[in-house]
Amino acid sequence: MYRTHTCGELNAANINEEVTLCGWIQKIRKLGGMTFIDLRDRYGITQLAFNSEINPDICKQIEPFGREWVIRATGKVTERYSKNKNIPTGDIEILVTNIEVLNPSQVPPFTIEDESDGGDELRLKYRYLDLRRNPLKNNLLFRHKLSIEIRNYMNELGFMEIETPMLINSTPEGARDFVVPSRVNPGEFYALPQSPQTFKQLLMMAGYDRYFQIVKCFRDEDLRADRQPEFTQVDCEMSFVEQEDVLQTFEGLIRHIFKKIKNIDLPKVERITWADAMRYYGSDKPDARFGMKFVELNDVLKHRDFKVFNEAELVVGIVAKGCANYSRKQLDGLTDFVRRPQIGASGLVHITCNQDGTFKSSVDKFYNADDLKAVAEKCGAEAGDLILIMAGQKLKTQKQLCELRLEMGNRLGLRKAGEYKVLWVIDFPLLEWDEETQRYYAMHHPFTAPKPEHEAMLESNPGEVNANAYDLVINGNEIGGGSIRIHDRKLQQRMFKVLGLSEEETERKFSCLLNAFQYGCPPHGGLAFGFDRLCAILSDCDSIRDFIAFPKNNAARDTMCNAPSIISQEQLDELRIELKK
RNA sequence: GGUCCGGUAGUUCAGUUUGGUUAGAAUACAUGCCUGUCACGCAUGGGGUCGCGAGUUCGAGCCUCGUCCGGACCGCCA
Repeated sequence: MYRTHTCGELNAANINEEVTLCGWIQKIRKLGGMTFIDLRDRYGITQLAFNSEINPDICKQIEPFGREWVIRATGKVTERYSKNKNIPTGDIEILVTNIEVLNPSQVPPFTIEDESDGGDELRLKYRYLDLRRNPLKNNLLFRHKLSIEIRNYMNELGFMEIETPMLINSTPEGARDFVVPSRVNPGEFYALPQSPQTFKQLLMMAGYDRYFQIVKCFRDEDLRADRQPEFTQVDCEMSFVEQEDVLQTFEGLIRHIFKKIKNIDLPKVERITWADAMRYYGSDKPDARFGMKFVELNDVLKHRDFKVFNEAELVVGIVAKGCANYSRKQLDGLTDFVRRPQIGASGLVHITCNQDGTFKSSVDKFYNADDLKAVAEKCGAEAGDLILIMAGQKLKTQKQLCELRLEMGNRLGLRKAGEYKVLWVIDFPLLEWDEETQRYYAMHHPFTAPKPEHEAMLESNPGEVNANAYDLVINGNEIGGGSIRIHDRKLQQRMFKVLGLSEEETERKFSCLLNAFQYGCPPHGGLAFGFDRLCAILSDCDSIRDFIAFPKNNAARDTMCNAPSIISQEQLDELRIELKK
């Protein structure tokens, strides 16, 4: 046998056994006559012991050994003189009688330890070394377990995992497509899927009424800590369902995951309409771990001479509990925070609710004590609280106050790690007006069905049409989203028309789906979860990179493999591609 | 496309405010000592194009401009 055990499994029960272990040298400790080597593999660390009196030849042999050498060691399991309570194998060590170098190693560019000394850039370049470290190993193990639990649950409910193609037709309605040139069809291109959307709908038409797939998706957009150009979705679709069926099914999946992975019994997932989410949190993905809900103040603050409020579409505030003692400097700091270009507010009004029942505000010039009292009452603010108010154009102000709310949540320690608040955000608008291109875009995607009662005003009042679309939000992160789909050819054609697509365009991009609608399409709907994000959020991490074995950097590069890269003239010629000078 | 932050030893950083002798620390690495370590200890040593280019200056790691690279964010992400 090449090896008899792994480095994580031996304990006092194995004492006196003759074993052979393989692994990487984590650490060598030389103490004169005694030498200890920590031998590491995926499963743990086992200490190898060498005694120069008992076995001088082997001590001589291991003298040149260094970190990360791969070795095979044979010896007897013995009880340690001094035990290490910190590791499972800490009661024993191997008194080595034979050792073999399987491969030496250069000194690695950073330390392979739980707390590495290497920076992000370097560790990405040597990802295969970084992956040897426990934190990343545990992340990948976590990801593996999560995928197994998802597959188990979906399988139990009769969902079939079916693979869909990676080389498909380009339909850049949403994100930009990654394109792949076709050699066999010169001048033509495939696209990599942004999601298997049309294919899963076609599977519904084919009669596979419960489908899922853990699948790579591709979007050629700029990266973030929680966005990679290639990422993984848990993609699902069901036939003969309405919204409630989908919500129930996948609420079940989420509860199963929390129970199995985190041992948390999740309470019933609360639902909030998109309109309320915007109204109370200024966001369609609210972090509901804490309150601090928005209070609209138009009616109590627009009756005096203060132009900023009077001209604003929305005057809205939040209450920061117990923050009345904020210093001038802290308040200025908050004003600076909302004035940063990323947020872009022009200012921030505060009202301090003093302990003695009086009020102090940054707009005392315009409002008397009764006015401020009315505001405090409306907000439910008490003595000792601080009211923060912003005003301006509705959507913009909501977004800005949302940022401030999250910031205050951070400062007050209200966004606790290990605490999870899961929400369904429902009743999304079907369409979203874009000023720049002067047209409507589908808020979810163009296959989303309008609510039946709103269908009639699709053309007459498109902005007011709501959809049977829903997002799953955990702690302010959009983890999943889906909808009931259009399954009627005429309605789909109307939808494309509202989106401003010409008949020619519709035909070129979506003829396959439209044709299929004519051959017996069942009502259907589904959703997709961001698998990488789910891994990160369940581990209280911000970055999905730590859960992807080989991620891209900020500039969408793989610095380890040096991708993307230029290709040879021969390759270009074969593809009939000429590069612009 | 934009905003902000960073780039100094193998690595992580300090030094830049106020330009001035031989650019420091920790860690890693090497050598020696050490028989119970497990963050081993002690001693010694090697290791630098201060990202790159130009400018200002008697003099630039430090100031100015440009450029490249990395990170966070805005736009973007149906």
